[in-house]
Amino acid sequence: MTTKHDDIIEAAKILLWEKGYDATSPRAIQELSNAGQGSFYHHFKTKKDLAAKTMEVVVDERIAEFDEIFGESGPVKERIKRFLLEPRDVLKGCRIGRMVWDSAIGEDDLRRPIQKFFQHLQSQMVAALEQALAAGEIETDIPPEQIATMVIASIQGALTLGRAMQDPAWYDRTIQGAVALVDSVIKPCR
Amino acid sequence: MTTKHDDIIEAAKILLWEKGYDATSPRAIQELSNAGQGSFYHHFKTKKDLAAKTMEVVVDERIAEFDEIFGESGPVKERIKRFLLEPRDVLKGCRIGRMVWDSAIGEDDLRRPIQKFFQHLQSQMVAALEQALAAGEIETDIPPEQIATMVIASIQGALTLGRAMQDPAWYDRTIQGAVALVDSVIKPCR
DNA sequence: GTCTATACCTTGATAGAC
DNA sequence: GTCTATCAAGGTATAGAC
Repeated sequence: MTTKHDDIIEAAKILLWEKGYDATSPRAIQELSNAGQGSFYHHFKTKKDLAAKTMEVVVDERIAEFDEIFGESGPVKERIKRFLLEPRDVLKGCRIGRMVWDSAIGEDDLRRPIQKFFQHLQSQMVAALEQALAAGEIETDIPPEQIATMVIASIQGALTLGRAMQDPAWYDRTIQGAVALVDSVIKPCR
Repeated sequence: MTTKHDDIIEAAKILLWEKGYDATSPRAIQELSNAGQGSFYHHFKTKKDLAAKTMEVVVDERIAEFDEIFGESGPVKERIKRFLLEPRDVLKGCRIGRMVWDSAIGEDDLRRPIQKFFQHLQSQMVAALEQALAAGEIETDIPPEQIATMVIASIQGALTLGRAMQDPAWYDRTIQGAVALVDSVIKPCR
C-alpha cells in the first residue's frame, strides 16, 4: 500500500454494507481506515463521490463472483440453481440491493453501478435461457425475461424477509421455493 | 383534530415512506405537521418512539388492505393473483419493506410491527393453501410455506428491482413471472 | 499525501413560558 | 398541549502546516 486511497475504499465497503449510505459518516470511515480528514478529502471530493467509487468496486466484485458461479458450463437449469443456492450472509443482506432504499439511489453516480449489476445478471440469464431454448434443450411457457427477473427478485426478496424476521429460515424457505418453481417450469426436452 | 398527535403521526407516515428512518429528522416531521418542538416531545418520547408508533399504524392499515384483497372468496389461486397484481407505487416501494434496510430494524419496537406484517401475510396464505389442499381443490408439489414465502418475496424483490432500475417495467416483469409460476405450480384438481 | 485544527450546519433533545 | 429558545453532539467539509 502506497497511499490511503485503498484503505478508505476498503473501510467504506464495510460500513456501506453494514449501515448503508445515510448512516455512514466520513468520520466513521476515517476512523476505520486510520486516515485523517486530509487523506479523505484529498482522494475523494465528497462522501457521495467516495460512495460512488466504492459501489463501482463492489459491483465489479459481485459481477465477477456471479460470472464464476453462473458461467461454468452445464444445463441452464443447474446454473440458475447454483446462483440461487450460492451461500449468502442473510442478516447483512445484499451489498448492492440494500443501497436501493438509501437516499444514495437518488444520485446518478451511485445509481449507475447498481443498475449495471442487475442489468448484467439479467442479460446473462436471459442469454443462457434463450440459447438453451434455441438449441431445443429446454421448453417453457414463461418468457426468459420473466424467469430471469423473477430469480433475481426472489433473492432480493428472500434477503429482505430474512432480515425483517431476523431469521435465515425465511430466506431458506424462499430460496427453496424459487428452486422448486424454476425446476417445475423449465422442462428438459427429453 | 383536537391535538397535534395525529398530525405528527400523519407526517411521519409520509416521510418514513419517502425517506426512511435514518433520513427523516424530527424537525422535518415538525415542519410538515405544523407542530413545534413542544408538541412533538410532549406526545412522543423520542424519534424512535414516534417511528415505532407510526409503523404500528402503517402495518395495521396494510394488513387491513391485504385482508380486503386476499380475503374475498374465490379459488386460492385467484386470491394469490389478486394480491400479486394489486396496484403499487413502484418507485416509492413498500412502506414496510423499505424499513428493513434502515437502522430502524435494529430496534425491537420498530421491528415488531414489521414482523407482524410479514407473519400475517404468510399465515393467511398458508392457511388458504392448506385448506384448498385438504378440500382436494388443488394439487401441488411445493409446500404451502414455500409458495407463500415466495409470493411475498417476489413482491419485495420486484419493488427493489423497479426502484433500482427506476423503471416499473422491471417490477411488472417480475410480477408477471410470479403470476405465471404460481399458475403453473398450483394445479386445479379437475 | 497526510496530518491537525477549525468552521459551519443539522440532529435529537431539553427548558421553561404561555 | 403548544410554543420558542437553547444546547451538546455529531455530520460534512475546508484551511493550512508538514
